[in-house]
Amino acid sequence: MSEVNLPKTSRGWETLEKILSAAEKYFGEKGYYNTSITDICSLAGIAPGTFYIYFSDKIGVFRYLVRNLGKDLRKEIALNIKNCKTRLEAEHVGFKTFFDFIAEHPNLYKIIWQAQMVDEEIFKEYYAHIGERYVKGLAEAQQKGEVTEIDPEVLAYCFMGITNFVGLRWVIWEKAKIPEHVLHDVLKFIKEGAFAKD
Amino acid sequence: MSEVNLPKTSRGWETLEKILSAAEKYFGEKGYYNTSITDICSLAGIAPGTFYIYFSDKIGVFRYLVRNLGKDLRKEIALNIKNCKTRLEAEHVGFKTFFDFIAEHPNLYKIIWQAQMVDEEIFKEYYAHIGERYVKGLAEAQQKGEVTEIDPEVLAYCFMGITNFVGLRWVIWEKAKIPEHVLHDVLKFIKEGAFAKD
Amino acid sequence: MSEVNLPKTSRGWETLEKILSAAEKYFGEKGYYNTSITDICSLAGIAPGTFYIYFSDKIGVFRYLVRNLGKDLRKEIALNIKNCKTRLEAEHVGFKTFFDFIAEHPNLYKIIWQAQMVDEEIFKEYYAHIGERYVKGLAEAQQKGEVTEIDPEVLAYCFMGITNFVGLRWVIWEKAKIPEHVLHDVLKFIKEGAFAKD
Amino acid sequence: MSEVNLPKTSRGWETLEKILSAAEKYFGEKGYYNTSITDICSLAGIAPGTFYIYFSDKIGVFRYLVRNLGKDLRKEIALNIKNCKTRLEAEHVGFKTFFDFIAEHPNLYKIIWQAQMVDEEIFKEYYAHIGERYVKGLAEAQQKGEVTEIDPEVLAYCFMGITNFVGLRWVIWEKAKIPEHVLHDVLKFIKEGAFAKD
DNA sequence: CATGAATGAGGCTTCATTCAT
DNA sequence: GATGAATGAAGCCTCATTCAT
Repeated sequence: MSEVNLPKTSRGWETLEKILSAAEKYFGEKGYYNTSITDICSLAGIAPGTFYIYFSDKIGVFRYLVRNLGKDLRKEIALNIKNCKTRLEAEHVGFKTFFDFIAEHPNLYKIIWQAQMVDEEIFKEYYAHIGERYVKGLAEAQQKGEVTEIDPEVLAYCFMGITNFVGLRWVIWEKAKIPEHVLHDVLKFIKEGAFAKD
Repeated sequence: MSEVNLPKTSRGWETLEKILSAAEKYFGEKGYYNTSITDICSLAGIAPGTFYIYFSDKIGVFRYLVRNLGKDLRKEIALNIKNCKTRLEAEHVGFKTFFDFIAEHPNLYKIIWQAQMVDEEIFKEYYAHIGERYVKGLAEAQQKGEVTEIDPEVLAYCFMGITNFVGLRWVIWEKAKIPEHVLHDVLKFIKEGAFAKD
Repeated sequence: MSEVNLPKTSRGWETLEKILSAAEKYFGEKGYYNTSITDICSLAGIAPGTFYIYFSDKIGVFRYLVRNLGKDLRKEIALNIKNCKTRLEAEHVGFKTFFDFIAEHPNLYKIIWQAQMVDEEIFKEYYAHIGERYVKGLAEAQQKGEVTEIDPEVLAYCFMGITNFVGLRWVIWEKAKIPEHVLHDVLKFIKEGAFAKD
Repeated sequence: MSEVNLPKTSRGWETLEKILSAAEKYFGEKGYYNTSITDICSLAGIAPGTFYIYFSDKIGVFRYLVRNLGKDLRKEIALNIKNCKTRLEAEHVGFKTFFDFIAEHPNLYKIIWQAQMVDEEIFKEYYAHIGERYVKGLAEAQQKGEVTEIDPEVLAYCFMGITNFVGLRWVIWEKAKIPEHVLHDVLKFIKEGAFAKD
């Protein structure tokens, strides 16, 4: 069922932790297919056999990483958004949280990106989860009249596309935190659109 | 210099064509790393050695595909946009062209996506080319007062993000042409934004 | 650093030993380039992958063999020479040791010979090591007045050339131990030269 | 019978010449096994198919080169030696001719060296031819009392060993003409030996 | 829990050689 | 004579996975 075999001793937990951080690093930096179990084990300081105590598969670690990354990110966003008064404010905070998150975990960002080719199922699952919440939040805001008449799912995918590509361009490629003016312009855009009223 | 060794006979051209379409199909469907040269050669109906007459590398075909796909797509968009009166109309046509293109060549869409992990250089090159044109077009429109005061590069990456994610959701995943209402909503969004004026 | 990955278990040591003797046999008999890893592994009774646990390269075994052969031979000669009273006696013993060594390990002789084309670096290293010792020994003998006024390095290469070619002709080609009269004539030659005094 | 298919037109002779010099260069510089027919053809400026008009085999060129090199070298030595008064003078001239020859054709020197592993037959043939002449010359000199009582064949292989190793050390490795003092010391050695009379 | 040697299928690539033009 | 595309066997090497200790 689960892709991970949870340890029963504290020593085991340490080992698992080492595997995960080695995998995260290499999958992100070199890519899933250019990373061997041996690579991961070397960095984790364990023997190849040990790996299979925790995961039955190479893809097991990958899935585990994607699932947990999804959870962590969603949790963090939900937490930060909680006290926002308006939906626009929520988007502001949500976008910022996302950009900060990938600035701190660029490898996780790249792992998600790879998921489409490594394991399409988990990739869809990831975006389905994110999308679902997003849609719900936007639909509510729409009912309050905060958001205009646009299919919330379309909007959700627009927002995800924007954050992903802007994050790619200014956070991942520049290896930096999101510049203030970029965040500002993005928010201006989603608020007012890009075209002058005549 | 170039990654392809151009043939000198018509038989050679046919062979090259067969390699390219086999590679496009498998790279898109199974992914670069799950496609072997043997797979490509079998489908192309050639011997393994023949492949290396045209490309020096497995990655050679991949690059060739990305570069040419980029060219084709840019050409098609440029052509269709040419006669647009306003920038908004141009975006409409551009978005539609993009969605139609990936509906017709879903494999090429997936090839680009993979490029980030297969060959980061070519991936950046691809988006740099697209982005450059985009920025230029938007900047001009801005000077005419058609587009509001937003850094054109930010806007360009927003638009690319939107088309990519919306395309992923409704074209690639649904294996369909873009639904009319989705395109409509996307355009409404980029025109007016998503938030109600107070 | 080292070209071999030393095993940590006794089973590992056995495997390494099997690889080495298979490689020595085939490299000598068929030549480096006519020997495949598969050949070596078959003879050693291991799977192809196992080879790469110990050596990272096909050339790795080759280098290892050359280096160790060099060491063994030098050690043996040094040992046998130790108690010689005169330099001439030392040469006698040294020549004999060399001829006996290659009679017993004809494959190693051929391995060295190949090194010039397989890996020039290691080939030079081999002769540099041998030559260095040789020169030192000859220079000392010269100071004692045992050896005439000839650049010791020239002499060293003359001696190495003689042993190699005579060894080739009467040991390797004849697949035999060096005939007594040949050894005798060689020694007479290096002692007195070949030309009559007038 | 013969390994070469001699051309009938002058254009053909030019092509053959181009093949030979390309092969000589690469076989010498990169080694027989690291040189492909394609390499040779590229350098010769011909198509792969053309190669097989002249030689039926890759090894064909190699043999041709060794045989002709042998002939040329023997001819040159014989010519230069002809007018020598004494055998010692003949050796002097012969050694010098050999060193000059390999200084000018280092690739040919390396080709011979390789022959032992590439084609043992031709290698033996080469040294048999050289040796035979050498033995004859030395035997005659012995009968005249110029050369001391040593098996001429042993002496011949000693001389060949000396020239080969000294040539390797000071001509091939140093990429230079033989230094005067080296030649001088070598001759002194073969004349008087290396050990002091008591 | 952990180890690390062993496996062997399979991937990428080379290259001597052929043959239709 | 010359061309150059095509062949396909074979070589080197990788790597996920197993298992005896």
